[in-house]
Amino acid sequence: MKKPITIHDIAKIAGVSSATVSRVLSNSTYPVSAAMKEKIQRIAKDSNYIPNLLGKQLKTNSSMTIGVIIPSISNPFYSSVILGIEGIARQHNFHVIVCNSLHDAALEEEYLKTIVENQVKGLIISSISTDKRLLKQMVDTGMKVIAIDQKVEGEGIRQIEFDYRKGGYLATRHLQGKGHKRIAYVTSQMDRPSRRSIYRGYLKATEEAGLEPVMVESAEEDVYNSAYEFDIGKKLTSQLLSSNDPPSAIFACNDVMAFGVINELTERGIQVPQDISVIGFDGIEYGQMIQPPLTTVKQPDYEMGKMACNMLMDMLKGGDGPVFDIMLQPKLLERSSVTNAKELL
Amino acid sequence: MKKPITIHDIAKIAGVSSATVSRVLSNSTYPVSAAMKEKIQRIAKDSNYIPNLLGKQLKTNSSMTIGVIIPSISNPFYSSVILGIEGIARQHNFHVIVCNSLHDAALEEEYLKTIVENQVKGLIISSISTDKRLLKQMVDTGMKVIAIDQKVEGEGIRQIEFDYRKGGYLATRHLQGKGHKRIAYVTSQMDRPSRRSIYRGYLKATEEAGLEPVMVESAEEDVYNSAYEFDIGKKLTSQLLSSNDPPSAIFACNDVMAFGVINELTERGIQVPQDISVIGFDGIEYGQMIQPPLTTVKQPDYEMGKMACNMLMDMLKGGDGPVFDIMLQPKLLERSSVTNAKELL
DNA sequence: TTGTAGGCGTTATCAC
DNA sequence: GTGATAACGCCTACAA
Repeated sequence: MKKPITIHDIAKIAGVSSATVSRVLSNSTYPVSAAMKEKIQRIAKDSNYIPNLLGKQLKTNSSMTIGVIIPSISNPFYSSVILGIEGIARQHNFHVIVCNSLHDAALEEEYLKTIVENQVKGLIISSISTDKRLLKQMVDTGMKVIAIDQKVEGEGIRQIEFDYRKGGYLATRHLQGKGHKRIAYVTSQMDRPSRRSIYRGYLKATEEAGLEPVMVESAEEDVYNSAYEFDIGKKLTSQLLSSNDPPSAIFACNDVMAFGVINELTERGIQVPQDISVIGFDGIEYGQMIQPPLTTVKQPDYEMGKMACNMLMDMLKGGDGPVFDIMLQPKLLERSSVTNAKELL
Repeated sequence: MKKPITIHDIAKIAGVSSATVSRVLSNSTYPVSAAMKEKIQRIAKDSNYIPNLLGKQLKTNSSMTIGVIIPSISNPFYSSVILGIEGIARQHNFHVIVCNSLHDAALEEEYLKTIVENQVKGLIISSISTDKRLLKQMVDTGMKVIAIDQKVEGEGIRQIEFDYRKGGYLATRHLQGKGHKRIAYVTSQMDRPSRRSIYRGYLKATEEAGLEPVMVESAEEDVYNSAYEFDIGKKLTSQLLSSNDPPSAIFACNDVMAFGVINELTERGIQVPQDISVIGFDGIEYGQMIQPPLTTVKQPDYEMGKMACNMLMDMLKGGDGPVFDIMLQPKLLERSSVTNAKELL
């Protein structure tokens, strides 16, 4: 448990000043004689020298860390996003602090503070809080921020959004294209913009087709746990079925909820898609593993993470390239949980 | 983008020395007059003071960060572990750097180095590398290490293991208890101790019952992607079915692979569990969402994360309590993918 | 109760 | 090419 070796120790061994050692070991462009350079590098290697990044960061007021705040890593959508972020970060020798806000605004704020205290200069966030003051204050003091998934209005905050509204529209149109007239939309609490957008897309398609919207929303607080979403899907489905005019197709606001819908239907002996069609939203990998494989709207999660991190790296490097936001487009993943409406069969 | 305010700035405003400010703002036990204390706190608040943890850490050679290295966050087992870790860490005002080794030993080593460079003093790791030299060297220089899931032999490294062997034994015995005689074990590459242990448990139960083991192992390299594991499950199943003596029950080395097994069987018109029973391993939440709900062996993932982090916090605080390793016990989660063998029906 | 001064490990600015 | 030296923001003997 001996004290770790520093550039001063190496300087002493090499018989030079620590300045020279620093110049060699930090790959500075400063001129150092080839012989000296080699000697120092050898000593560093032999003595298992490990630089203390704290010293460097304190001095240079920079950091090779970025922060990521997302609702929960247990959601496969976000874990894909993170994998995308981490891959790009690593290429730039950055590492990532992941924070799960667990859908708790207070926790999100706590994490924001931690990130600032640790001198992190870049942040990618899917914010669930409605109070963006702290975030904006951070931007004012130099923090580079990319908002993904959930839009954050504000000067200096770049957006990588997903076109939820169009996704909702697309899914509904797909169902309509299969002849469905009575299409229900089941959703967890619409407390976040993304969910409201999907609903707006659904409404638009429904209105355009001159159909009547059927929406059931969970009254329960969101806890971001997949088993929980699954249960909501089941509950909302049984609620839907107890009406005297049940739908021929159900559109769920995310894939896990769609799993719940399918599960409930199957347990009641209602066949999917022969009796009722089901469409999800997100495009997580598990969708292809269930029976029937889930038709859904795919969000490019992994790519979103990569884009966000690339954009952040540019900002951190002070790139003066063009400034732009990104609106990712939805894609329909047609599998087997949707079929033609009975009238057409 | 003005320079952030420091304790010196506050000292100047308050008309005291920075030492006094430090004593107040770091909640030191050092005596400071109540009036002064309050004044300093007010100034700090009014000026939105945010401490620079780098300075503190550099001075005290401590850090409020722990590192976590796991194969991949896209595996729900590990994302649960991380959620458990993060919860405890937060209680102690620690934060977490998550690193996905993606089943790549070189990457794991790279992350280990980064962690040391950043003066992180505590690490929780599910190591996939066979070369533990760097890890041990880190322990020698003071790093506190908890190995979870995958055992790491070595002085000073605490273990929180899962009894994979017993889990494998339990699953096999459960199948036997339902009258199954020809039980196949399908597994991805047995390159990690955990998988070999499950297999040993399977073998033990098989031998004890005087039955013949049937094992198919994937020849393909592991890529830690759930879609991939799913495909392996499908492939190995079709391989199994092409033999002239197919099994009446299939035991998969993890739940996602079991999904693949069930999917392949279902696609071929073989009913689960009526024709062939299937049992998984891990107990991820998605297991209850498929049809039929998957019978499996549950690993206490979230709890494992909590225990690991609690243990690490104790070590970091220099606790001199008893030193111990933990062996978590498996639990059978009986759902609907296993039924009695045909002979018994 | 408060202040002074030195140092944590590194880099940057001057000199030489 | 190389070396002193002064920061970076904070904590902590020690002194007052």
